[in-house]
Amino acid sequence: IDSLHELSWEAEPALSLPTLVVVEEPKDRGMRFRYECEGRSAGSILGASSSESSKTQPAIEKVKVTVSLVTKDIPHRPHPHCLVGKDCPHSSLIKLIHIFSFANLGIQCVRRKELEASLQKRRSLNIDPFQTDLSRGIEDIDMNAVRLCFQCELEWEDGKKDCLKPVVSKPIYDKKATTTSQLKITRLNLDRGPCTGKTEVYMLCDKVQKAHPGIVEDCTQGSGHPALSLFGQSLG
DNA sequence: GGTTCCGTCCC
DNA sequence: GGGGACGGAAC
Repeated sequence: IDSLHELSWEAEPALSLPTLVVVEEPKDRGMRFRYECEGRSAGSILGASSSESSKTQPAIEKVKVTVSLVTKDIPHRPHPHCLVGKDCPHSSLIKLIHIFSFANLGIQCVRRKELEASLQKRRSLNIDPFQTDLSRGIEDIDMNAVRLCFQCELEWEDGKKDCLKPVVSKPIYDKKATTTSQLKITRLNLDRGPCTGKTEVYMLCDKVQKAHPGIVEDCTQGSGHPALSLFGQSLG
């Protein structure tokens, strides 16, 4: 991830431990989750405010950080999909002391048949940031959305260790899935018309979600009522 | 039996 | 590395 996740060293009064703060969220859309069978890297998740000219990196100091995927909804359970990248031998990434960046991470989705096995593997790595029940079913896990979860272990001068509370990013959605992808206008015959109405506007869209009627509100009339009703058509 | 989704292939 | 195509599975 080319996003900046930084440690805040302001101590919590009771614990006198630093807290983890996500200062740059991952870009939530625009990346397609990739299957392992595609035999390629899964790309690099950009930071939400990343631009062509400036790419940010996570900044971490004197800590051991584990990054893994968890479910979008609370409680954040381990997600069967895997984090992949150069530094990711497993479905999660463990960074040791003095490593600063989390570049080139992608999300590799797991086949339906292999979901259980994937979670079993995560269990064997002992990664369950929020101590949820790993044996629970996978029926209610959204396969088109994940969050990054950052865990941090501090090692003090005297060798003692402390675990910080894990933090999660905002959700990251699969670009390929119709349910989570952004509505895309593929054709539009007009982009304006008189406020007296009666102008027919045709709009063809890709990635139309079933759950949404595809209504665009015309704010110029101030009523808040939909002024245009558009029929979406999936071109797929 | 039609439609949507999944997993894979390939440009 | 982004994204379309497509066959078969699932709904």
